[in-house]
Amino acid sequence: MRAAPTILHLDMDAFFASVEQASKPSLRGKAVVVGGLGPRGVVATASYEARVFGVHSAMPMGQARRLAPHAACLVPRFGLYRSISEQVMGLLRALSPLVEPLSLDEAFVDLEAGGAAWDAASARRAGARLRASIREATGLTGSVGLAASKMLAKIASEEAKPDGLVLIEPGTERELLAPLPVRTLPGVGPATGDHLRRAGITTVGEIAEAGEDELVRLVGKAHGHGLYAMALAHDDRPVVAERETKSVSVEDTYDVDIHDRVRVGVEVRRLADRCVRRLREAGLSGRTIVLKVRRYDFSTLTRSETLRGPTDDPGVVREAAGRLLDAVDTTGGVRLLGVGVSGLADYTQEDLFAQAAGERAAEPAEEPAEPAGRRTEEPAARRWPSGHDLRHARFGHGWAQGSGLGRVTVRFETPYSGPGRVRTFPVDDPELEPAEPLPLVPPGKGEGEGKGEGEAKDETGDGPDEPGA
DNA sequence: TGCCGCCTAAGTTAGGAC
DNA sequence: AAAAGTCCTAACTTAGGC
Repeated sequence: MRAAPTILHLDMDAFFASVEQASKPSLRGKAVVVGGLGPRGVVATASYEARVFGVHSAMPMGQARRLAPHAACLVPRFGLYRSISEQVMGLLRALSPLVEPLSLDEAFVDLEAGGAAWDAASARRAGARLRASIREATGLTGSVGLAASKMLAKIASEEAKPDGLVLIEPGTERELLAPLPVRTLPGVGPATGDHLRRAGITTVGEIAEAGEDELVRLVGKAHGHGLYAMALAHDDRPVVAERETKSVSVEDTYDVDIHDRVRVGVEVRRLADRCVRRLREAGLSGRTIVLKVRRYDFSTLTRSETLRGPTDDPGVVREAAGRLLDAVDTTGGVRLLGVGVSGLADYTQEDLFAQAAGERAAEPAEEPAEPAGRRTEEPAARRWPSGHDLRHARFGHGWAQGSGLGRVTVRFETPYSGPGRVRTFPVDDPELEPAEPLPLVPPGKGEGEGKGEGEAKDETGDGPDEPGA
């Protein structure tokens, strides 16, 4: 662990929900819940207004609706979140080449490596400038933690939330850590937390007191050594910019359990094709095929098979997944199916002979992945997904608030307007068309980026100035 | 032929994170 | 009561090479 607090952790505040609020003025200051809307959906992000009612991520959407009946529930728009995330990551890379994204809304930055900071004072200045530039470029707030290690920087940003900055002064790490619950430490989830509690350990300080041997005895070797080190604030993990993908997988939870064995087979093939598509897009191939099944009672199992060589062939993956499925009892129905590939290799790779031989043996008559011309009529919910942007020839830009019974309700507003008013149209109104999300901040401000063709101008009286970062 | 010890790969589950 | 989707690591077991 270095001496100076020059590792930065950024965590955007209630990211998905905040983006939706920035994008839809009528939702600002309101309870907003982003997540799956189906009967088995869960919450991805709740706005702070919704959290007041006890709504939090990973909660079943039904429960969230019960807790906050007035909340706006929206499906995630990952494309939009990704584009904003890229803007933010760009600002981080302006500070240092060593940026490690953890997700769309979180990242570590090694400020020292980029020369952006060398001590507490310069780190604090860099963090404050970063928060300002993020706000300027995106209109969103993010919280910053600064410390001498990843773990502490992350704890600091948690402390800083929402919309704050916390720097952990070197020398204060141990005392700061001691009173915190064990769940604060990375790697301590519900199971390990319970385990430790049964052993009478509830705080980080008690982990340190218990001693390394005791920890290893309680939670195993690797975990024990790791936790003990963390409790003592020993954390050497470097910020790593690029990490190699180790596996690619797709899975689906179905709205109702699937009982029909034939249908299960069809779904597994579909998933295999989707998985392979992603594999190929990434230029990868892999040796190990994994089938995942979650049954009606939520019991979950995986079965895997390793091929003689890496493949990215849809037929081969389908066959393997199908064989694995043959050995699984699905009596009673399944709620989730998944297909994954691991043991990855670069696409251009090795033992093509063994691979070809394996393919011939496994699947003599390979059928191509069916392009499927299944283009029937589109239901309203497909055409106007709730929360998505659209444009009306006369009324302009808005978003679908809901649809049903052949009508769609539209709220006309943009990120730069005030709260807009609502109108209802037939779903097949020729004056309606889908639209791209507008940038959250009028173009011409933050570093380039910004999709959609919003017109700049207009109120929002932020001064015109240079983003200095 | 049987057994031993060491190592690796494969297969599965559990737990964790966002 | 209801529980997504993706990815990662560790632990343990079994099987096989030498």
